[in-house]
Amino acid sequence: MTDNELLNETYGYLFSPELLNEILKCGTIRSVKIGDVLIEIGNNIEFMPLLIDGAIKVLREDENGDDLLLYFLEKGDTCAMSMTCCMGKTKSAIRAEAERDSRIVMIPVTKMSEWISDYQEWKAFVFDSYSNRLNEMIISIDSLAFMNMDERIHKYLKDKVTVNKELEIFVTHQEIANDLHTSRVVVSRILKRLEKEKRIVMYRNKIALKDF
DNA sequence: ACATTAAGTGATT
DNA sequence: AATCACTTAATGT
Repeated sequence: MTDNELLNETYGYLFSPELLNEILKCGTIRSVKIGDVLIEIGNNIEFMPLLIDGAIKVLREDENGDDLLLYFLEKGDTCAMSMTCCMGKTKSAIRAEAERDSRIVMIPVTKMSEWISDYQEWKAFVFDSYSNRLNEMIISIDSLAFMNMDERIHKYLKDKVTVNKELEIFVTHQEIANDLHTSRVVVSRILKRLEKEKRIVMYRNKIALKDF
């Protein structure tokens, strides 16, 4: 699909033709491959990304460089961090990494605020995205505070399947452990149990979900 | 055949 | 649930 078609398919029902035109005119398309880092912690953000294809994972990092997965962004989503950064000139507190090959429209910050006064649907979109991100954040706080590791892994697998649109996910136990900020051994044991319960089948570098 | 990396397991805290 | 120490299995060179 062309970038234009993707933009229309993703945002056509939300934005007026005039705004879509503006986006096309001012935005630049960025294609990223799986694993590419889009935003690093501490970066100043000059662009607001609109995701038109693929999926992005958003991570927090501690002083030792250990990660914690916050949430996934899908087609039609945008990054709340970049919105606050655009307006307030703060540095990014998160890292954004391509979960799959993705395409993104990069909107210059100047347009971001300009459009808020010019297009009411843009304003609505920005506020809406903001509230969605906040909501995701609360969900991830909940899972940290109230869910045990079993449930967290279960949620992780479910989310991963959703964003990748595949019942087979390609991860190592170590990668899951990194995302959830736990140890590989713990992940392996819990997955082993899920396999015995016939809810997943494990392979090397791959997990197939059965009963989710 | 050998080295490397992923995953499995018992024991300890 | 985390860590250690070790084993086994799969994969790359």
